[in-house]
Amino acid sequence: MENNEKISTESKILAAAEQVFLRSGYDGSRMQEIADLAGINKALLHYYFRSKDALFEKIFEDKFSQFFPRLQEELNHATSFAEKVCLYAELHIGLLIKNPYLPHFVINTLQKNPDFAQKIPTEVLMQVLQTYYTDLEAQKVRELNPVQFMMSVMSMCVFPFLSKPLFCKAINLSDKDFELLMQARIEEVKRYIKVLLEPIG
Amino acid sequence: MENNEKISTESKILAAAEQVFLRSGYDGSRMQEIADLAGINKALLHYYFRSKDALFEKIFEDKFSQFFPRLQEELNHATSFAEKVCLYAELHIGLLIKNPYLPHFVINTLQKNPDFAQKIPTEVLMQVLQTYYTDLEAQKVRELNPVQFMMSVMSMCVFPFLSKPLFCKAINLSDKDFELLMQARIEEVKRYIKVLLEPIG
DNA sequence: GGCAAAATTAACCATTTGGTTAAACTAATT
DNA sequence: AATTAGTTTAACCAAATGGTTAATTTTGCC
Repeated sequence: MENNEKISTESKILAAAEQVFLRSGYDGSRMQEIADLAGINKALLHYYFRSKDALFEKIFEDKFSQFFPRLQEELNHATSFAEKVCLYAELHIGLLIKNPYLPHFVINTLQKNPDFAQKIPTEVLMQVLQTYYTDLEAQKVRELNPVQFMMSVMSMCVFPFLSKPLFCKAINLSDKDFELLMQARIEEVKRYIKVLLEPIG
Repeated sequence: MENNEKISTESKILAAAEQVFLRSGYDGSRMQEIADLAGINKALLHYYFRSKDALFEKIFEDKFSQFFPRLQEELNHATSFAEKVCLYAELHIGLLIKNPYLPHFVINTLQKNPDFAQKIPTEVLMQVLQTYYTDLEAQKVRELNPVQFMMSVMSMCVFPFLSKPLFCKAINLSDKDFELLMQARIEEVKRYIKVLLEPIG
């Protein structure tokens, strides 16, 4: 009944590095800290991954090679713009509830090194925007600025996770309260989307 | 006609420290970098402000001792909840256009050291929320969850500045384009607020 | 068992970095 | 001019940190 699977050193390093880098960012992370968390010698980090830079890059790329392709595929299940945006909100908030440090990690990295933006596949956004114009012609949506609109929806999904420390203090919420608020937020954002997109008349 | 005002060393340090800390955060900033930017010897930093910690704390506190009291006062000019929220959006986005690094600075600092949240006066938020309930009784607003609503409005105001590097790359915007988008965003957010709050009937 | 290759470690190194010290310079005071 | 207090600097220090090396242990293979 016991689990004797041996965990490879490489995956132990990756798990530890992910945890440390996501919490503390590049500058705030120490190689020693990662080694300790992985339960290995610091030199092994350099044996498997050449440098701190290389290890960081690996973690960064891994985090996006998983989610974005799946998001893109899932969004194909929705046909109209409104449906696509709703589904996007649901999937994105769902991901962030499981990975609450992700937004800060991305923002932080891109602020220091904007070149990393190229590692994030953002074509999905363009594709969703495209559906707006077809829907508009078919008069299935109210006329609005779709760029501003998408920016708003993304903001509503992501920002709460970034402002959690401040927000929880301001209105006195526990961690559990916050997670429940985020669960409820999925429906909240969807409701907003529907109100804002519904065709007039 | 020339300006011979001597700029005090202390204010030169503060200006330099603000610039460096806001761009790079605590971990990413070097005391030497601040000294260079201020055009002085590094030891002078410690002569005027004891340590990196002390200097950082000073900068952090200064940034909020200006804006929040003024915001609170300005918001008194608005009476209804809808007006207050609209004015808040206008003032906040206006501030951020002038201080685009501020959101990242705050988020970054609070992620690493949540205790700093106590240095940010958040009572304004509670006061605005209070107006919602009085307006609801007078049937001047649609019934909704005001916490989620405020979270959405704040998100729409702040998040674009955080995601600028990614967003500009995704839809291929220049810095100037982005600033124009943010200018237009004030009216955009106001429009959303009105649509979402307008009483039914 | 013996051996070579891979994995792992302890000890070390060079650089960076926040911080200190003692000396030098400046400006006001007498 | 001499004295003194405040300001500024060059040189230095200790700790932290990313990275390396050479030796040791483990593993797979004959």
